[in-house]
Amino acid sequence: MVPRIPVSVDLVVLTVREQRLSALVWRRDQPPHAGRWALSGGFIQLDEDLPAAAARVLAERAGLRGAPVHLEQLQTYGYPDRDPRQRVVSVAYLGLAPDLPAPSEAHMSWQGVNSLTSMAFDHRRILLDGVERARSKLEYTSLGAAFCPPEFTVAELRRVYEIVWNTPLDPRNFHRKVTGAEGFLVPTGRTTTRDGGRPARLYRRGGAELLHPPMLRPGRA
Amino acid sequence: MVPRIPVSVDLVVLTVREQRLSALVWRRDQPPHAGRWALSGGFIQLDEDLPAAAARVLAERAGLRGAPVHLEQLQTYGYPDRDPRQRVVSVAYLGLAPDLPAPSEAHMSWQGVNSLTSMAFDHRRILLDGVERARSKLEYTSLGAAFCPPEFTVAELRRVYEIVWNTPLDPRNFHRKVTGAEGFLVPTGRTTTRDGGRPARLYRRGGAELLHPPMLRPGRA
DNA sequence: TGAATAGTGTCTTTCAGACAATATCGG
DNA sequence: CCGATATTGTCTGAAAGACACTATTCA
Repeated sequence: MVPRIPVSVDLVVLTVREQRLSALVWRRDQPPHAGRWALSGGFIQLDEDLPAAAARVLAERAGLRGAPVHLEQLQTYGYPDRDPRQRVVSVAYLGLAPDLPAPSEAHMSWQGVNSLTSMAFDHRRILLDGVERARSKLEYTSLGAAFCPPEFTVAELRRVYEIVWNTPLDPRNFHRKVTGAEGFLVPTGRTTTRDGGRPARLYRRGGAELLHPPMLRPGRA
Repeated sequence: MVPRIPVSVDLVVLTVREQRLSALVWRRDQPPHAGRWALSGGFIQLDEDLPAAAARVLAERAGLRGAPVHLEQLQTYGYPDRDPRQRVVSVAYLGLAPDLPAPSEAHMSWQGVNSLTSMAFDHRRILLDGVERARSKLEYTSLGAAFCPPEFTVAELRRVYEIVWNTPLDPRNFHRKVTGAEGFLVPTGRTTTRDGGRPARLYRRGGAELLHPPMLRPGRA
């Protein structure tokens, strides 16, 4: 009577490393789509909440147990032939991670999103939807800091924006905007010279989730 | 091995009528939650795409066959005990409709969202998520016109914004903003006096999806 | 003519964009 | 001191907020 369908969770985990926006993927060695890159995913269990399933996949399949990854639901993909073996409905989650040590799962790797042109199933579409979500969230939330280590400089945060948006930003205007935004950055009182030059103040993420007014991407008039 | 789960589509269909933001609901007469308001929904069929299932539910269950309703995926709800009878994963869709004639399904009705305090299952949460999505989309897209008839005046569009946002807007500044936005409104050349006073120009929706720069809700500093 | 609503214009403030100038480190 | 990067400041233009004024209908 009521069709029952396997429901999976697929993760678009993004990070900024080596001057590239990169996604956590693995290379399939079995058909279908053997040899193509795939997002990590897994079927949800009968007694498992969706966010719990996403966290479990992140830990068990993606190899990022305990890592400070911001996870949010992205979108659900369900057209009937997206997996040729059987119908699967996939709830995609977007994860934003700082530049982490290599994942504990040996088959996982970080790949620049621009190089991921050939992916299994509809994972390319899901990945691009996740990238666009991340790009737009940087405009009106403080989630850019999710790509940074616990303590970071304004310049490091700016480089995150520049790489995710793929556009240069004026360092002085960016500094004014993020330090002026209520609750975005909390100064730690410490400084670092890891980027050379004059010591830069270190900040932690503030409590504010929203950036108001937003910082719009340049060149979209 | 792989758990199979019934997947449903639930619709948050919103409209602006009688000076209220209203949702399309029906009153349950069977347990569980007998007597409470519920969103219209239905299980997806094995060969059915998710948008197709949403359109089918809109036509068959909600009684809005052929109506000009903007449908977009909202979010997926899947915690295990959201339906006490069996586990169901629900993909919620948000629908934005103009003030339509009464739905053909007799048991459906429009209810102001503020009066829907007691709903079945987690439908109150889903409804509120849909309302918030609609509120924020009015900021940066031209979707406000989805609440209007095919031809409408600037004042009618403004009243949509005022009711959805529940805040008064300055008529002159609003007029400047929406008529100045590239591709938002297309003048038809005709006018109407249905609101009294000086004849107002009639517009149709333009092709632009995005409103740039966005029109932010007042009072969220 | 007057009430009602539509539409235009003006002033002010906020804020982004462009860019000069100063500050503070390592070497 | 010099090169590098951080931080502050200044000027300008775009656009929002507040509000005066004119335009065009119907009764």
